[in-house]
Amino acid sequence: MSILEPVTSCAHRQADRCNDCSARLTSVCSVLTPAELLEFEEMSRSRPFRSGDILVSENEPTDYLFTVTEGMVRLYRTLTDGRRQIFGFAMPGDFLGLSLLNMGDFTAEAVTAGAACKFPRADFIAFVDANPRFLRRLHEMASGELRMAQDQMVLLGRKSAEQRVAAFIVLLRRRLRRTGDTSKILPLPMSRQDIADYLGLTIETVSRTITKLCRDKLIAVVPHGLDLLKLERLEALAAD
Amino acid sequence: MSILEPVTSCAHRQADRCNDCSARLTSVCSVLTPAELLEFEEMSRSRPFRSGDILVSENEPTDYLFTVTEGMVRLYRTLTDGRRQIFGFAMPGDFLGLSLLNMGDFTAEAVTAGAACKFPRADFIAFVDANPRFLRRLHEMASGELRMAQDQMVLLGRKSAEQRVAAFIVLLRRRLRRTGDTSKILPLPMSRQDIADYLGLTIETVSRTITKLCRDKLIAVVPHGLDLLKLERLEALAAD
DNA sequence: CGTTGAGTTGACCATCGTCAACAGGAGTGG
DNA sequence: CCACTCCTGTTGACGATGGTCAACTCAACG
Repeated sequence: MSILEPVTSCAHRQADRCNDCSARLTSVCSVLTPAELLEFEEMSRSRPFRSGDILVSENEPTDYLFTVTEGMVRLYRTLTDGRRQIFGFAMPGDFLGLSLLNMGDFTAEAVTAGAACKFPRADFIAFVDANPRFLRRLHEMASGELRMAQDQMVLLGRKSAEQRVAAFIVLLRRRLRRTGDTSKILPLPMSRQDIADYLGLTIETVSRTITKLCRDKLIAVVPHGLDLLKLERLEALAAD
Repeated sequence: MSILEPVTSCAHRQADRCNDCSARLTSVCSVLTPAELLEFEEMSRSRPFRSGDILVSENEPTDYLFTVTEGMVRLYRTLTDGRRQIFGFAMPGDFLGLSLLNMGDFTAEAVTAGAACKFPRADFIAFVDANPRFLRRLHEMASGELRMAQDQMVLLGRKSAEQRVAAFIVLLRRRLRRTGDTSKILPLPMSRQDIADYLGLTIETVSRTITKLCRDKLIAVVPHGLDLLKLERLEALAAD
């Protein structure tokens, strides 16, 4: 349950300055002027995390907000009997705490090692209130989330297992492209259980469906990833 | 597909002034001062609608935003083969167009007769940019929508038919309470098909599930509504 | 009083979930 | 370096939940 404690021996150099931040251009910070960025820097603190670390826990309101700058984080809620629904996977540039209030609606747990930029909520809200353009940006990001949530509702409510898995692959690919991944192989850092809990399926159904897509030569399974052999057909499957 | 054309013989008197608007206190307008409200009034126009009217159509971007002031509106997206997923039912005080941009992501279609307050988008955005407090309110409403969307993802991804129907009943009741309905009977203005498309089920499953809840004496079906006999047990079912 | 469309019910079936066995890779300790 | 364990993922057999198709009821409306 380590809450973003600094790792003593950190392999890679973390960005102390917002200017060096690899997520700056896709994150909420993208609209800030250099002067504003300096002010912004004052209240933020970059923290590495390891796989499994909990950034935010459901039912435990926290007074920090986060921007993921590296790695991947799963966002989910758990039912009393242990069933879990993952809302999405946060990646570099994604913001945790769009609602500003009510942190603790969901759990944010690291899928991979990575880093997040951490803000005290009070400071962040003060900054928002002083910078309406920044609030507009925050609102745009929330609108984007809302749109993605609607896509996910269509998927969960009306799509077959095969359509869900295809949609997942296509979406993940598109998101990784945005953050600079251009490789032919799609990495799959999350477990089958994660994929199942994201798609409203079971681990077995996900596995069988991936096997079927392999048999049909749409994809090939490689270690920790997928080779997308027929992306067009995957996209057609995912579309609806 | 009449887009909110005024009905010539309108049974009820519609509010021309924001002050008379029954939805004012729950809507986005609730944070406006009397002076701001006057300015706001300038750009808005209340329009009645009849059951079946389309306010916004998917894939047809519109330059108007709406606040529902009376009646009920279903929000949905349709897949190419006709399958439909309803995201929610908009009721008095609810705002259509939170994203400010991208109107046309979904269809908004009247379930009942009612009225909506209509804004030209450009004017609305100008007002937003001039009133940061108003933008904060808009953002709060978007956050609320996001939270509800997450609840709905949990429902669609992880709940049984019986839990879904119970959750629907409990949620509808809570929402109607907020808008002033205090009757013992829960009105159900939408069709079984609407409920099915909201819950990711079929019309037959909804019907059978309601029948089962009746057999178990949790509810009783009355014309155009439900009598909630054991609300506590419904809430327990809905919870998770 | 007939027509229409919504809702209910039944019979049957498909998809996906459950339970269980098994395979293979990573890490551990001898 | 190899055996052992553990964990994740795959596969198979079976079953349950919910979908499909069809018949029927009933209220609304002309």
